[in-house]
Amino acid sequence: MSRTDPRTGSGAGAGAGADARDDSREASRGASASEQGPSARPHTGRRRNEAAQQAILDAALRLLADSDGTPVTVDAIARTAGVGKQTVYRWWPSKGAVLLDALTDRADQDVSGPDTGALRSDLRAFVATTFAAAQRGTTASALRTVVREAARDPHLAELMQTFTATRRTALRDLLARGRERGELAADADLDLIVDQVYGVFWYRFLLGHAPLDGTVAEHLADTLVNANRAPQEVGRAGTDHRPR
Amino acid sequence: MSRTDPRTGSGAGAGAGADARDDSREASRGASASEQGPSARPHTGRRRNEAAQQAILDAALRLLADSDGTPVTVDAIARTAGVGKQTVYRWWPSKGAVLLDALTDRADQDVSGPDTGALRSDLRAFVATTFAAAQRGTTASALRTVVREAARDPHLAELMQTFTATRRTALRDLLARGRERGELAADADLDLIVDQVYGVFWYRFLLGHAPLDGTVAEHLADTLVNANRAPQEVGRAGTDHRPR
DNA sequence: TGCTTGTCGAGACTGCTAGTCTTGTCAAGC
DNA sequence: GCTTGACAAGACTAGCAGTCTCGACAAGCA
Repeated sequence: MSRTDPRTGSGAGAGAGADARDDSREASRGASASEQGPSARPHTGRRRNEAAQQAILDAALRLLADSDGTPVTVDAIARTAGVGKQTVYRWWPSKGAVLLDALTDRADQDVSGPDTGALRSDLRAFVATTFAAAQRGTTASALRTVVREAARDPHLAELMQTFTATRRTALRDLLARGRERGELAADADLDLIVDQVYGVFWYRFLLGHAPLDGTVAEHLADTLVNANRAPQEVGRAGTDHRPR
Repeated sequence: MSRTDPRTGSGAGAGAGADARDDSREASRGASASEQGPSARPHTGRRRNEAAQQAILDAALRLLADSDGTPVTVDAIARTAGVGKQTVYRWWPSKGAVLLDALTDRADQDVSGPDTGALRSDLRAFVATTFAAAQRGTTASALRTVVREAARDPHLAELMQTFTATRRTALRDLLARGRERGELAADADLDLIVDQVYGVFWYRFLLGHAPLDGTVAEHLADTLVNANRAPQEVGRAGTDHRPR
């Protein structure tokens, strides 16, 4: 998450999209109050309003979902949330951070892939799930807007790096399990396979020139398995699922 | 190109990146002067300064090359070109159009792939050339800036659609030739192969998390050929170039 | 109870940029 | 010489991110 840590002014961590709702922020605040050096004072003054934070996230998500491309302004977020603009910037360092938080807050936290014990079905399911997520209208338009914002907001671009890296790792782990079972060649380039999946995904998602449906997902997964399977697997009965 | 057609105010055509230097704009202007209805008047007044147009493109390209991400402003382009801002908008409908023109003006006009008669080497060369183009510093930073601008300029986004479509078609033709020669399965999904190439390219180019060098190009090309080759090709001596 | 501290909503303000409009000048045809 | 339209220069408008200010308010502390 990228919410601003009270009293320190720094982000709470780099795990955007991975530790979304654990609110470790609260824990770290408590710790800092009791364990910091002698210069630390106990907290005084009015407390931050958690409801305001949630209202901002809700407003951002609603605007993201409704926007479909049109940029979402901080003014609009604040107005929709019934909150001052400064309050937004008290919790998050930039608009992009709010948007990404709003997106990942509601997204599936568990980005780890399925583990059925068979690479082909695992990969098919993973790719299909990824593609399907982008078909949901609200997610799609939110994702599109965040990417658009990331193009000119270096801070958000950095958060997106983490966002994508988390997902790449999940897919890579899935592939590594398959390789360990001998379903992929020992020298298969897992990173390239991962990037073929996400490359096709983003390329089609952002350009919109070709479908991203279940058929394509299945076809892509099968092609990748066929191209990288271990030599002893080649020609084995039932392993050559060349798609129609 | 997207330069504004004098006297009509509309773009000269949709073939961005394909018909860059043919200046069909001049031809169409001559035609309109002689063939339009009775309401048309012959041109009077000062002529447009072609040198200014070229100076704008040169300035835009120079700024794009130097920018590496930082947005290029219209003011800067006009100032660098020693030209009024209005002159920029007299030739092009938006900033993005100028940038894309500047990029494609100098780019290789011939986007058609090699044709050596063998799919594997054709594809290797095509992918390697594509990847290499993005390694050249000036092209890379220009491309990055244009993509960044396209993210928020709908007009430029449309031009980018044409830009990418032209390149997809070139690669697809290359693959289709290979399929006709029987090097790819008759039911291979050429569009998916194309998108795997450009997907990996853009994904790695924009995120920058993994290399885009000759080794990757070769590996990717070989993987794609292996995954989609015709059944009779499978196992044929010398056809299984599984990369290291 | 009153003081201090820090958050709150509201909104003014700064700085940046795309795109338009204005002005006075200049070149080309009639 | 007159008309027309391109030209450089730059003022202007509109939109938005992010900062700053203000008076109100809530919480801890003495």
